[in-house]
Amino acid sequence: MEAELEQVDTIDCEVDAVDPERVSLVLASMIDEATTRGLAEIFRALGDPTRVRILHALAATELCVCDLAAILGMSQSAVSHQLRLLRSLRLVRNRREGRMVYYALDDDHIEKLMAQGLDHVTHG
Amino acid sequence: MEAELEQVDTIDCEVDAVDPERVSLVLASMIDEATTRGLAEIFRALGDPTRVRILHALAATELCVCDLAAILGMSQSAVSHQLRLLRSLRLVRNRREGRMVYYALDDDHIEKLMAQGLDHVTHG
DNA sequence: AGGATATATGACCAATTGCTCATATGAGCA
DNA sequence: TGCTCATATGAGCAATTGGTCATATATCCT
Repeated sequence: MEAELEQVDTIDCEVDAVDPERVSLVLASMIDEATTRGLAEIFRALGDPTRVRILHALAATELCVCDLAAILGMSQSAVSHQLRLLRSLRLVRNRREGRMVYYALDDDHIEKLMAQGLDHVTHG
Repeated sequence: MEAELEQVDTIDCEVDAVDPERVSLVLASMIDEATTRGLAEIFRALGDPTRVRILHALAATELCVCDLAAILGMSQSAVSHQLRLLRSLRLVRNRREGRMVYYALDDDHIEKLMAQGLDHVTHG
């Protein structure tokens, strides 16, 4: 048997890894779980057509829920639910003015993210 | 009745909109449906912890499915399923070498998107 | 060819999602 | 106070998702 001569990159995959050195190197560079979840959370918020449209609309100007619903052609309730999600992630902020509540992007970071994503979609 | 004196911004919300001018302005700037869906699709792909970790790992180096599974501590099947999704969106590319298939980021755009998202999570 | 191994994929299932519908909250006004 | 309107929210439901398990495919080796 010449099994002992086997190289690092031919080790059984199901037990160890093909390239343990590379694996441990990558493992060391991995981000922690909380950051991973936070990152996924933000992207998931952007990962729905309705919310993309909401954020894109708010990138143009501040809007009340009612106008947002009109723009999207959706029910006020549906829009409100989505706004709650976006609010909980601090992607949008709201300000009350009488009976109306105006929403706006909380941060121009999101606008940049959207622009970058758009760049990937169109020019990619 | 003095209903005819009502201003543009006090029009009934349920029928028209509060500020029709603003609404039509925003409507004009809205992106088309295909682009919206494409954008949401990309972000949704980034909107899952497992896929975030996969992409982050691949940002460090090219990896075979087996090593990726070892790094993530997940089954080969689960990883393969996710890789298929990422492949279908052209976020990763693969190259076969013997029995193994190596995956890498298809584009450095994604890395930039991730970095920008990370920025928002940590410094936001 | 036949066995072993790396990856891909289909079927299935529990959990999550995005909406609708009904209703609650909160502000303006008679 | 009582009515109306803008928004928020809970319950419920169909559709989607992310995993497991079993199995198919592809490559290497003898």
